This record gives sequence, C-alpha cells and structure tokens, in this order.
Amino acid sequence: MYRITNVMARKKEYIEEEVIEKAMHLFWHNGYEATSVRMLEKEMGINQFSIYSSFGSKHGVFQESLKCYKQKVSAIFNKLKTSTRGVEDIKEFFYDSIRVPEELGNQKGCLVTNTYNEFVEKEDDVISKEIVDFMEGLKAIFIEKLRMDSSKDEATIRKQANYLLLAKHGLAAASRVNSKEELEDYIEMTFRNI
Amino acid sequence: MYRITNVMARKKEYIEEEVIEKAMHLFWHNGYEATSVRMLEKEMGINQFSIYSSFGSKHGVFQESLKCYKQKVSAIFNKLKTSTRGVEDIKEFFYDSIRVPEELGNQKGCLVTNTYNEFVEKEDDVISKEIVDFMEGLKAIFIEKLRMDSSKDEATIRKQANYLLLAKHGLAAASRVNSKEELEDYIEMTFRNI
DNA sequence: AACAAAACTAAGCGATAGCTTAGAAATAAT
DNA sequence: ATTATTTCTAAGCTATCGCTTAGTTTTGTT
Repeated sequence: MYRITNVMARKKEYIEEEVIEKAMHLFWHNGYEATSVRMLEKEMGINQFSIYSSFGSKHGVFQESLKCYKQKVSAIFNKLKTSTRGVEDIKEFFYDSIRVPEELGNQKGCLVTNTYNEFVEKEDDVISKEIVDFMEGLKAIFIEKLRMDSSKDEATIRKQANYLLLAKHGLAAASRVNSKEELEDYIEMTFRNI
Repeated sequence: MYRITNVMARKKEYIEEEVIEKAMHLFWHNGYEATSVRMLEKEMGINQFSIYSSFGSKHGVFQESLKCYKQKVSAIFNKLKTSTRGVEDIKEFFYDSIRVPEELGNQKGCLVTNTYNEFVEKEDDVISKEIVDFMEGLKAIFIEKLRMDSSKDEATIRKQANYLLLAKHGLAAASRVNSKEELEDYIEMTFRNI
C-alpha cells in the first residue's frame, strides 16, 4: 500500500518497514496459514485496523514480508554474483545460506523455500511468481559461475546447475531439522564431483 | 480406534481400511491443516459421526493415513532391505521412490516428507515420533548397504549415510515440482559422489 | 477556536474450523 | 414382536478465522 497523501492529519505511530520485519519473523517461524492476523497484531504491535490500512490483507503482509526477507539475504546473493572463482563461490554461497538463519534470529530454514513448499498446489499466482523468479535467478547465477570453468560444455553446465538448484532446495529443507555438522557434511559431499 | 464389540447391532456401511486410503490421498494432496473434516467427509464418503466414531479425531484419521501410506511404500523398502549389491541398491531405491507417487494416483512428493516439512515447529509428539522412526529406519538401512563395500571405514559410512538421507529428503521435496528428467539427473549426480 | 482528515481502539461481522448430539433407522439377541 | 445396541442423518455447538466498521483521539490547516 504505502499510500501517498498530501493532507497530513494524525501521524502513524509505527514504521511500516519495522513492523513488517516482525511479521516476517513470525511467518518464517510458523508458515503462512499457521500465522493468524491476531498473532500478527501482537507481534507487530499494532491493531488489525492498522495492519489492513497499511497492507490491505494478510496476504499483503506476507508479500511485503517476502520482499523484506529477500532484501535481508541479498547480501549473500550479491557476494555470489560479484565473485569470480566459479564453483568454489557457489560452495561458499551454500555455507553462507546455512549461516543466515542463525544470524537473522535463529529461524528455521529459508523463508522462500518454506513458502515454496507450503504454496505448491495452492495456485497462488502472486506468490508462485515471486518464488519462480527467485529460483530462476539463482539458477542463472549458478550457470554463470559454472561457465567460469571453460572445460565444461553447455550440457554439463545445465545438468550441474539443475543438480545444484535441487541440492540447495534440499539443503534449505533439511536445515530446518538437521544439525550443522550434518549440513556441512552434505555440502562437502555435494561439491565433491562438480 | 477399531473398537471390538461382542454384541452386534447395526452394521457399518463402510470398511475402515478403504475410507482411510481415500483420506490418505486427500492429506497427501493438501497437507494436514489444509484438509478439513468436511472435505474428509466427501472424500471418504461417510458422515462426520462415522469419522469420529471410527478414528476419534481428525488427528486420528491422519495417523491412520500415515500408517496406510507406510504400508503402501513398504514394498520398495523391503526390496531395498533384502538386496545385496550395496550402493547400487540405494540408487535403485531412489529411482523407485520417485516412481511411487505416480503409481499411487499421481500424487505429489512423499507423504512422510511433506508431513515432516509441515510439522516441524509444531511440537506434535505423535507425528514427530512417526517421522523420526521412519527416518532413522531409512538411515540404518543405508548404513547396512554402505557396509557391503568393505573398503569403506565407519566414519565414511556415517558421513555418506547422512548425505544420502538429506539427498533423499531433498529429492522428495523437489519431486513435488520438478520434472522427471530433472529428478533423474539429480539422482545420477548424487551417486556420482559416493 | 473550528474544522477536516487520518489513525487509533475495540467491538462485531459472516464464514468456517473441529467436534458433539438428538433422534431415526437398522440389526442381533431375547 | 420386543428390546438393546450400534450406526446412521442432520442439525448445532463453541472457537477462531480474515476482515470491517462505528466511534474516539490526534493532528494539520484555516
């Protein structure tokens, strides 16, 4: 929403970016459906009226939360994008990605992957697009990094990019329950033959 | 439930094993929370009264559905258990596992893995135990098969078993959305590292 | 000071969730 | 045929869901 007004009356007692960050943590922890608007009220510290006037709907709050999440993890994406070593950088991206949740408040897994898993079969165009864009963007970066090894042909690159994308998805899913050691073992094994 | 009675009055007009199988498909397709008792009524073809008298609660129906699912997939587990070739058998088990959903009515993914993902953070002791048992059982079989290669030391075996367990989890998660070709590529790449 | 506009509180909206119950229908035992 | 017991239908229970609205408070403009 973020409506622009010319005539100012009473001022908002909250900052939308701030309360969205709190909402994001709640969605991250519980998923979309299991998070109620009453829970959002408490966590965001504002009334339902304010939630709806700022974000339109629960779905709107979720969309903004996803955007907020993407921005939070953009650092490790940019690091990967600007790197030049190829596969080694992808591996580091994997390590970075399992460190992010604990840095951002000891949450479980990846919000995008969790959302991906929850929204499959739901036919939600808006969320689907967000997820697909995210995934395709990641795959494109993987391909770019793999091409840095000139000995690889395009067919191999495509295959390995697909493999890494699924591996990243699996890692994100597993990171909700498995130990750090197990996750690290998994990363090492995954990159052994790339 | 499956209550035992000595004095028979009116007979049940349904077979519990049959209606549970229908419930299982519904849970498999929608997940636990997104499946309502009204939906179960329609799918199972019996009234809510019958559902509750036979299975106690929606949760009870789900537990029986999980049992039913485990029984359905027990064939490929037994095949893996009784095999003798080692890693090659685990690979075949991976291939079998992506064939099961289409054979059992074109469902998405693995019901146990879907449940696993949905119930993390839910603190549901009964379901958690079911899942953990399933996972630990699978890991034990992996270890057994890996030991068939006498050149592997125990540390390597443990590491590889963890790797395969996470890979299997990732495969199940990915099988909800990815194409058969992508999944097969993933399996091939996964076992290249073993 | 008077007014208009926006943001607040809190009550309440219809719909649906899981589950229960009253009463009719069916069946085995007497 | 009567009775006891179980299963059936269908209505209704309370709680919670996402969302709205009536009415008050705060603010900027005149």
